[in-house]
Amino acid sequence: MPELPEVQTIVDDLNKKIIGREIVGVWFDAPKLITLRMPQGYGEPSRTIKKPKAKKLEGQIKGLKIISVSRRGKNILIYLTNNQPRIVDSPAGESLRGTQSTTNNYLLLIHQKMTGHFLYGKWRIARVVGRSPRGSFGEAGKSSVVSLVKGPLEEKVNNYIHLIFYFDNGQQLALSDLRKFAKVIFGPKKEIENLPDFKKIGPEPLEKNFKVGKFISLISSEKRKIKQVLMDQEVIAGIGNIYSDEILWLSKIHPLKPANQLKADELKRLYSAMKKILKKAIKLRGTSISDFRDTSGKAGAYARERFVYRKEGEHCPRCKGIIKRIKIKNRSAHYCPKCQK
DNA sequence: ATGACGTCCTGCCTGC
DNA sequence: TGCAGGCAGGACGTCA
Repeated sequence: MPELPEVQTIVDDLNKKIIGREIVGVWFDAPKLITLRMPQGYGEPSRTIKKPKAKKLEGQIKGLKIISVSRRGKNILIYLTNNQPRIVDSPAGESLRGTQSTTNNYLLLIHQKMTGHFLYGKWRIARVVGRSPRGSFGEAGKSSVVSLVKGPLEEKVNNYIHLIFYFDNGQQLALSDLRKFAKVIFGPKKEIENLPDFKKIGPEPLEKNFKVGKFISLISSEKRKIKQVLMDQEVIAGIGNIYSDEILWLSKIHPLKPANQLKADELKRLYSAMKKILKKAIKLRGTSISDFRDTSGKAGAYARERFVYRKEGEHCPRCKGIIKRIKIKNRSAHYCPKCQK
């Protein structure tokens, strides 16, 4: 499941691959994943369209150019524009280079949830009629099987591609998502940035100005279990199940400990462990326990260096205790009962 | 404010 | 062998 380091890996890849590209087409077979925010116009208020038709999305996004890709928590942000620098005649008759004053900036926000990931390459859409192994097709008993034409991907066929953006260079950006949990929202930049769910995301743990004092004030006011607090996106952005386990192990803190009972030295340890683990995981291009892949389809390397996550019954790499798995809010937590107090 | 649980989805694992 | 049932998991919604 992509957390901050995995999302950062994707974002870094995309910045190398898709900046300046123009979108020339869109395909998708899972409208449920997509929300379209239509801009205001001619006295009409902006409106939200859930499960849009492909043509509707394409009508809004076709012709836009990608200007930047960034990340907010676990969300991927792809900024687009249709602003073309153009020659404007000034009253004095001389030519000035400038852009139109109207807002033409758009934002494509993607949350990959658990099994979503972007792949850059080329695919062809093969429509087949029939039954899936579980007999469940989204629409009218038909399914779209997307198979790879060529590219650096390890998979020959990817049955889980549900959204493709076509670029002006013939390449494509595809969203593969086994469980169809991913969420994609497209609309005018300002409106997307002002969505309540987006605005309430907590501070970025790796921002330079996110100092230990700020971290302590956020954490120590919470009486929930520390594991839950670390995973709460409104408290701190980007930490999920894998890295909260890893961070707690490194700081020798028990996942069930109420956050407001942590002592000053524990909070400091937690803060530096958080930075250390996240930075290390980014360096290793994320964790591929289940099916995370970078945009070339390659697995991340953090998994083989991990300390406790999904290591129930194995020896603790620090004290040789036996790693235990417990449930917190229906999520599994892994920790060493011997050295995490 | 907090917790407990349901929802989405499907490959994989277990048990009969 | 084959099938049914349960599980995992992020974020959100609902209800207590």
